[in-house]
Amino acid sequence: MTAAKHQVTRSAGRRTGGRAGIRDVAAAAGVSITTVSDALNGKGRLPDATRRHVRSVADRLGYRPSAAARTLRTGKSGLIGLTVTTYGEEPFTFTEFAYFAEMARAATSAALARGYALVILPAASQHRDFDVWSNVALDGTVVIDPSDHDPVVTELVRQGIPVVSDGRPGGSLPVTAWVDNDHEAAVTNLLDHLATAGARRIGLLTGTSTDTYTRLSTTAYLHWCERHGQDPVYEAYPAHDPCAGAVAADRLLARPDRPDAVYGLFDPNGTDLLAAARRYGLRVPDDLLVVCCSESSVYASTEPPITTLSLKPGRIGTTVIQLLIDAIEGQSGRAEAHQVMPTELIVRASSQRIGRSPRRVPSATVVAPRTPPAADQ
Amino acid sequence: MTAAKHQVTRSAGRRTGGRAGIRDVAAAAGVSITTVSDALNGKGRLPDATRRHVRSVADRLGYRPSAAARTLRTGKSGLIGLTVTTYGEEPFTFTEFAYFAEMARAATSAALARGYALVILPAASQHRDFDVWSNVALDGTVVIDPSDHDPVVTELVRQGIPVVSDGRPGGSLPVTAWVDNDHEAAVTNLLDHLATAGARRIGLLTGTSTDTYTRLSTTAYLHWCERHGQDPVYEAYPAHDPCAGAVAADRLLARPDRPDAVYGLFDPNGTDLLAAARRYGLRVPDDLLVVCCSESSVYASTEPPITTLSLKPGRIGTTVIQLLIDAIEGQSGRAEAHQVMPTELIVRASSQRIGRSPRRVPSATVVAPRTPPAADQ
DNA sequence: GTGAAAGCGCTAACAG
DNA sequence: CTGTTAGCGCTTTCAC
Repeated sequence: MTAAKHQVTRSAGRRTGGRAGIRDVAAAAGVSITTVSDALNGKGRLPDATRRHVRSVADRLGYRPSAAARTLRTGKSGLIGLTVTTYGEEPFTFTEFAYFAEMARAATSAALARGYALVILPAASQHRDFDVWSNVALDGTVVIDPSDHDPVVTELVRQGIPVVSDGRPGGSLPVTAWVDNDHEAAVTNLLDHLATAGARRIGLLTGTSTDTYTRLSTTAYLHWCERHGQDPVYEAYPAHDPCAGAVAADRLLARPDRPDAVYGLFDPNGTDLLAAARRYGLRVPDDLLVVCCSESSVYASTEPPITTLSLKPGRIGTTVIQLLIDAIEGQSGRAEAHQVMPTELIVRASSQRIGRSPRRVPSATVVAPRTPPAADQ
Repeated sequence: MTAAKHQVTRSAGRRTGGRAGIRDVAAAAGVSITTVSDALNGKGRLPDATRRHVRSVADRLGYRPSAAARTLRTGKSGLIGLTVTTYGEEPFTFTEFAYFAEMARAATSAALARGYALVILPAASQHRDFDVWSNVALDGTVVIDPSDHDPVVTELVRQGIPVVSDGRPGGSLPVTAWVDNDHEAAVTNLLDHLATAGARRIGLLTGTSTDTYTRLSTTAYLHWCERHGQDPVYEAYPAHDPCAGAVAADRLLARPDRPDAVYGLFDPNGTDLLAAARRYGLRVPDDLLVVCCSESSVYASTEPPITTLSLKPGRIGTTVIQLLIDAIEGQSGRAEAHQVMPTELIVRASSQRIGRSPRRVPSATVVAPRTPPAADQ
């Protein structure tokens, strides 16, 4: 019979290099390849006996379905791209280390839970980088801090691949959805906290780049100052330069109109400010209140412990992935979705003039910022 | 003609959803699909004119070759798995945060430079996790800190997929190659440094887990003590628990045989020790010398700045990728390769009793540890 | 219930 | 130098 001949041909001719194919399993189990496919994928309505038999044979042969073939056939790879926009030479920086690490960890975890894996891809600064992007079959992509006219995002969307961004896209980037913190509310809330703690002139350590985070936070600061009749006192520096932060912190405290409280937008600003304060003989929090935006746990045990604003990157990563996979699996025609996530102010000794004690601060006090819509979980 | 009919059939019947296929390009350019393939991949010896023409048509049509099809056909996906063994609930922790982040950054960068992308995959603790692994076509895999009998590694090797590990594999794990630091040399060198700085009794903050890093470092410490006639003074704690480190640091300094110098194996130990020292009124470095293994830059601006041992994760990541891609592209029959990489002791104020100054330590002094073979770059 | 056959989009032999 | 053809290994109608 033709069938038999076919099987023989395949078995004899397997150049698969030792790895068993679906045909080998079918032959060994004495069924057709359709049955094998159905049995292994839980499709069709086969008798349980057949299903078990096929599975045991497949196991015995050490059969692994070919991901490439499955992808080609079904059009889904189970792969999600992850990229972060950079402002430098490297294909991607991990400025805000802890933020990225935690965001990526949560995203990876959430993706895996739904059967997807993340592929780390470069921000397409170089033309060469495009090659890698089109060499991998992506079901969707996560972009962290997309730049206003990201060519990769544009291209992906054109191809009909869903893109969800961490950080609201500037310009008219056509992302499928985005997730972001309510940066204005967070900064406003934080400045109120400092004012309550007795700050009269609050300074800001900000960045020179034009990304949304920096822009929104700075604007919120300026508005707050305006509303409270305070002259803005700030220093801006290139956030990707590790040394520039220390210099900027120093400059801020060297000013004639030296602030009595400072908020630093970037992770290392806390230690930078502490070091600068020591150089000027300023005691924290007695002479200077300090707060910075950070996900790092080192600020729990600095001297003194420093109050931090957490953007809750884990929650963001999880949400981004949920939105993305929903878009991948659902009908992609839905309206543009976005979700604004709450932040968390972790109050420690550096921003409290009263009740300062040499003991450890009991445990992180959490002040929920006044967050508007927010969402599930 | 058959050809013409074929083309018409395809054009009419493209269910590709708007995306152009290689046939569309061929039709539009008036050549065969082979010519298109060759023109785009720089194969064959076509006239430059044809090549350019085909390329321009492809561009105009927005043609993107299907990665899935290419992978199926060629057997190479351009994808490399990245996984880190964990000791907890999460599919992967980023203990030693900065270490992992930097290692991954360098590895990603090195891979991209050679046209590969990294896929983040879970340590296979759960059975469910196996699914994801076999759902992605991998050309090779990087494993960080492989556990002694990692089932995923075993399975991959069985399938003939190259695996390179960061950290020498314990047991008889059959990895293709590995890269590691010379931990014994690093620790020995570091202890010598402390002794030279005047330490009489050096304590160790170590971990309870049995991974190679912890084991080798601890052993080196014990041997050093033996050689120098010092009683070992150490506390071990579960390294993945963020609070346990602070407690262990405290316990170490509370001992009756309190050490006058401490080396902490894990990243947060520096701040933990500093905090504990403050609680006991110990001045660093006057009463206590402190060193920890860390990649974090915060230790440059703590008070005082802390001497750290850097494992140079960037170099390790790069090397791991080079070895892996060489194995993927070369004939895989080569002998098991391994490479031992140097570490770097960054000496700061916390380990120097003389010359202590309120100024910043000029700049990181680098002491090359006595490293044996080492290698290229 | 089970099997045969038709491709997914591409690359690599091999003809012309 | 260019075109035709045969699959890569799988899923999926559609007959039986």
